Amino acid sequence: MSHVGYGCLMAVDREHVLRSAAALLTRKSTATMDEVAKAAGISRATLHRQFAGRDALVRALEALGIAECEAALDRARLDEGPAGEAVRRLIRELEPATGLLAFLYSENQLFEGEEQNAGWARIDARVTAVFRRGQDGGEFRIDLSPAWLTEALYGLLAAGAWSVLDGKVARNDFTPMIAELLLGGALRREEP
Amino acid sequence: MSHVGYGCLMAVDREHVLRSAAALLTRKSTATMDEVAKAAGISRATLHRQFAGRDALVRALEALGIAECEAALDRARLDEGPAGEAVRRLIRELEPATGLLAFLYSENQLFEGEEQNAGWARIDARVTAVFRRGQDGGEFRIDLSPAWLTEALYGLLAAGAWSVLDGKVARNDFTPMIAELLLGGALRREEP
DNA sequence: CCCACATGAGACATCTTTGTCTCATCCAAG
DNA sequence: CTTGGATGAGACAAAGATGTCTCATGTGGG
Repeated sequence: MSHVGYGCLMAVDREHVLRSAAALLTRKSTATMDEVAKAAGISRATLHRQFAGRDALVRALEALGIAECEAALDRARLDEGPAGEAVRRLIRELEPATGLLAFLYSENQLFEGEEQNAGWARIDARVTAVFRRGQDGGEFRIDLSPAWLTEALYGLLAAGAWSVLDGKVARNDFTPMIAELLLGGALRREEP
Repeated sequence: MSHVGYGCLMAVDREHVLRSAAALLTRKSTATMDEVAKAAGISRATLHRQFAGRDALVRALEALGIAECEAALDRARLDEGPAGEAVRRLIRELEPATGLLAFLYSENQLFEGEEQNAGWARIDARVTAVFRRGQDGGEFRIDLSPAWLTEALYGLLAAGAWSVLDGKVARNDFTPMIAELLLGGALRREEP
């Protein structure tokens, strides 16, 4: 039945195109629609049939990024166990999506004061909540606001993603180096 | 004498234009040459007389950013005293330039693998050196590479600059919140 | 006063990207 | 085999940004 085939093919193709676009735009955020199409192995016409324009493509990527963030948040079970371990789990679960997230992170900087997507607000709230939980439980220091800890996490994720892309650090170190720095800082701890 | 007036006026105008462009591009990295000119209070023709094109303007901004970084590095006297205090001084001295630096930081992500400016390499080396010094002196932990600590500092500076621009955190908190997070991390320390 | 020179305003061509369109091709279902 | 639908290739105009040009203006120094 053409309907079934149509729906399925569109779905997988759309997924593949989005993945390719994310991978390309992560490296070259100013890539043209033509380059995006070539990277996905399709023609510009087909790309334009699936995404009405560049805006639509970016918005679809944003939706994908939000979905992956929320999935990672679910998997990380932020409300279980020590907050520090929860943050560690979150970073680990977020890792496969950090390329896309780094692109969206820098992209959103130029949406001046426009409409703040409700999806990001929800994600912000969930991330902020785990930092607040850690503070309330006496696990995290209270002189750094949860809002700043959240922004710092985003910044470190982007910095880590770009460092890996540039080959400045090993991909395997991604999760621990972000978690260790965010939680423990650079200063050496006195071992008891 | 026209030569003196010419030279002096060009200098201050150039400085003013660069500052305005930096302030604008920090908020809207895709601003047009026309917008940059308007922001500086000059016409597009005059802007184009001072900077051959957009590339030249961005390169001039990069040179300005590099110069400010090196000046901040000089003022911070990274090789004096405890490395942690040196990093704190560096963040404080860098603070006025972080808007420009955040713009250049995200801008450089799309210079794919192009020529790495020698200026940034020198700055990287100096920043990396202070982290290495801290490790050698037993002050910093050694399981986080100096290269990663350097990249993390850049990421936190950019995240802090954008957070201040978005009004998510107070400008006065900029230096301490970055320094405290980078050095001490989010975990609460056991007070002796 | 006069003049050199920087400036502002705007016209203009060019380039790139985008969005839309047409048409030939291919493939898979019927 | 036939045919509907998706695709690729390419032409096309529109829009935006850029780079270049000319000309009028204003100002400061001689």
